[in-house]
Amino acid sequence: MADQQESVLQERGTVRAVERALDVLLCFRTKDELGLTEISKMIGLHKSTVHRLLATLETRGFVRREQTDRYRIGWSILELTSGIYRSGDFSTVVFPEMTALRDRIGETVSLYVRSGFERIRIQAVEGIHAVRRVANIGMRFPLHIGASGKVLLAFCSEPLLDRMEEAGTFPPNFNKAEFERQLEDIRKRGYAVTFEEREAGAAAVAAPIITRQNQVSAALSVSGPIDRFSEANLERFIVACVESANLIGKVFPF
Amino acid sequence: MADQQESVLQERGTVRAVERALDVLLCFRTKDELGLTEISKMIGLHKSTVHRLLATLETRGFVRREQTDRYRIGWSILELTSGIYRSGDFSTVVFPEMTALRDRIGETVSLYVRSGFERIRIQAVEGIHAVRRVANIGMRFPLHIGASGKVLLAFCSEPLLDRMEEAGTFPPNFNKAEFERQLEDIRKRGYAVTFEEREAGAAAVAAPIITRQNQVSAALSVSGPIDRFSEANLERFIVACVESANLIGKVFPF
DNA sequence: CCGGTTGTTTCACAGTATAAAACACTGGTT
DNA sequence: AACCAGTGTTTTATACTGTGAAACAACCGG
Repeated sequence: MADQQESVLQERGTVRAVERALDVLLCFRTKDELGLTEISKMIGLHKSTVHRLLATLETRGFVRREQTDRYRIGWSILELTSGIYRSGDFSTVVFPEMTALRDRIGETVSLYVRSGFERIRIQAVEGIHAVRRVANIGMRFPLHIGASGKVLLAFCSEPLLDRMEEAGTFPPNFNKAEFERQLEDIRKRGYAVTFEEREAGAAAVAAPIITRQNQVSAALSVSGPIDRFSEANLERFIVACVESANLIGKVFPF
Repeated sequence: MADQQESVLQERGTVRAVERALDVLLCFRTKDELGLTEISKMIGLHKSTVHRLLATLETRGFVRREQTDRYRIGWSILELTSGIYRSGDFSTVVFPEMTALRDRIGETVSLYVRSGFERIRIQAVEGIHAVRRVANIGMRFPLHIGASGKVLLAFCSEPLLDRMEEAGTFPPNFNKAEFERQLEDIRKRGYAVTFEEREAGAAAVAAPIITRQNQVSAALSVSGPIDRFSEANLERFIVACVESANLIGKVFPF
């Protein structure tokens, strides 16, 4: 036994059928309505397999369909999200403080956490000038682009930068030495400022959220159109952002 | 083949390992931090199985853990929720209209959909007097209690009431004939009003959201402390709620 | 009426998830 | 200190169960 081929163990102690089902679910972050064959092409599985997985996901409410032939994310997902925010002081402290910061400076306030080589916006309060009302909560962004990404990277305890390089996360023209200098600067100052990095015409200030265990598990950012980030405003934004980040860090549940 | 025992086919064409993994996930709607054995007791599976499922969920970011030994819902869930709201006119029409309604009347506005024998609050805008800032989005409630539940039940195309009775959803003292009279009344009026049904001291008004396909797929409700639901206010609430529900129905994506 | 789509069902086979048991580690109790 | 009752983790043989090819059904536009 334990043949020469080792019988294709995937990684280690993980259930393949479940992985595939989760991959099916993750397809819905790109589009919110998908067909069976569409999904099977996306993840390279045979239709019948995907069909069975979808049927299973449907029994637990993770997937639903109004009209036959079109699948959508189900309501069970919502039930689970509510759990994220319910936890600890999130609703009593974190969200109110973010709102207060927004009211003080008028710009959009966002909260990011790191997940692998990316960051995820887990909460946001739109600026008073914003047109859109619902923030893109849950959206992923690169870790090496944008103020809050750099903060998360700068204050990360592990040598993440090296691992990202190995994994080929960076573009060919990426200057690692220069980037490390930037991170060192951010560590020294205690915050990051970026202009038009992630998005043209936009600027951002970000500060680390330092938990009671002295770990940086999140970043708080203030972002908006570059023309409102004048030198005078910038100073105000930095002070306010760092202050709020410190306050949130005292109760941050993660 | 096809032994007398039929080899315990679960239901039909569904993957057991995946069902179990999803059940593990659903455990997190009760508590937001769980231990391994805690989960294994909740769903009656052996520790090693749950451990493997959790490991699998972790690879895809559906579960995470800060400190060893404590599991939490992962960030992938957030990515999927954002998809729900991104869809169609949700962010451009539904949410703004709910906010406008709240601004007009000051009370909490909620949006519910039916899922099985329950209803789920899929969006909410807190009333101006509310203390809590983050609504319990994703929370489930009974279908036969509360104004929006009754609306969903009254305008449901299938004979849901009978099926719920068969399934034993109702308490022993439930008066079905009387309940059907109430539903008939709601159908006739086009809205529902309840006092202290789901919660003591609270009242609610709810109206059906009728889609372009002439189906009731959701209910819009206005709720608040019973003392603000005086006769004069009630009339205003009803008119405003029905009006907003009609408007939302014109674009409702589900 | 056909070829190109869908989504659904079936079925034999082998691969794979399973649970029991042994293991390692922690924190509290005697 | 030794103990015990909890954790989470790893390993293993066995048989259950997920797999994908192929056949099926239903739809659409040409």
